[in-house]
Amino acid sequence: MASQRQIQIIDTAASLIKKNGFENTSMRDLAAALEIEASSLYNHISSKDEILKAICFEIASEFIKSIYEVNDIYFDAEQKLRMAIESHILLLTQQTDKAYVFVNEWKKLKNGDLKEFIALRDVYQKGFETIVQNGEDEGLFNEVDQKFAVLTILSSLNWVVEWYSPEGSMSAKEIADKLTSFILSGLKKEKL
Amino acid sequence: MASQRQIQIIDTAASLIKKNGFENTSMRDLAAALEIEASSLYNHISSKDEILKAICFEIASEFIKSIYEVNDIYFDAEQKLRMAIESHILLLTQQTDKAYVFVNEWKKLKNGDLKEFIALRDVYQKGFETIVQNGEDEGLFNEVDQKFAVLTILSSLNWVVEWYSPEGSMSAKEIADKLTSFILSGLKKEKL
DNA sequence: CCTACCGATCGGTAGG
DNA sequence: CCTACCGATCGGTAGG
Repeated sequence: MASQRQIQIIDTAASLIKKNGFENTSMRDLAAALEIEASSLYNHISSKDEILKAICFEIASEFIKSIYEVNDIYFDAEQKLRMAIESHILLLTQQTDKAYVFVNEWKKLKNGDLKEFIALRDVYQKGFETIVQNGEDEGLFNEVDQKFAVLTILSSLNWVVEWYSPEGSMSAKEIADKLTSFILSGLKKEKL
Repeated sequence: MASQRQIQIIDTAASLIKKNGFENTSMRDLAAALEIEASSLYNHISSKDEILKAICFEIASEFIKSIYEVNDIYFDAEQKLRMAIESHILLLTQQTDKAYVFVNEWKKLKNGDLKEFIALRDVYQKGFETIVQNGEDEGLFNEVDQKFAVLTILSSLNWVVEWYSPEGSMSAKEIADKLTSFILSGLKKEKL
């Protein structure tokens, strides 16, 4: 279980890592932000790598929870896709620091952690692939390379972490709506 | 002008940086790959930052060249978009190492280099925005937030550097075609 | 949570 | 292109 202090350390680390990257955030930087000495951090966390792991896996598990919910609750593929995108964007925009780290720094996870992370990511992607498959089965979506389609979709969703700000002009819901309509219909006007 | 040795250093660095990231590629690693001592590198390049700069700016200038060509040669917005995407993917897939570094490590450019890079990137994005604008003017594309649309498009294109391999089953042209049709028409079947 | 400290590694320079 | 080396910084530990 995570103590209050652990949570505070992880949160502060996420903010610093977003700003400067994982390697360019030293334990001394993190300690300074918390107004303690670097060595004191080790009473709460065992290593720098542990921090990255905590951030990436927290976000990963929230993503997985949300895709399961969507696939459980809704029946229609278009609605499922709409809700999956909305949940995804909501998570990215509510956890701006951690989600940024999740998207951009997961490659720096070490050995076993990295493998475990990739496995979780694959589970999430499979959740999206199911939706695309449903859409095809329903005759609603074009037949496409599902894996290719899902990864293209997710890359455009994840790009949101690069620019989203709570002070910006678009709400999470608006962003999700725009992305959904783009993903469903593309740029082209429907032929009349 | 770049000497043969400089080119070799940059190429080798791009390959190592793709594999391990910029911070995790030391000048000693690079020197070892070239079978010389780290200090010898400094006879050819002035600093580690200089290497990253060379890679990012080489790719940036090729992108800009290609978007200008596309906007010059073609007239129809759909064709322009198709060719812009094809050129983009061709570049990513022909320069796999440097393009990967361009996409993933540009944030580690320092001060002035970073600003200059962002300016170049903005020029490129404007080139794509022009195409989307053309498409709207021609009544071919939906009216959209152009900047938002272009960044969404580019994020899905750039994701290709994460997985493309020359030994893979898809050619650059096939990848470009799939992405183009997705970007133009989305997942949904056209209404009859 | 701190003081004091370690070994390792880094980018880079001097001088040849 | 190499030998020899520098100062800085890193993640982390010992011991209290």
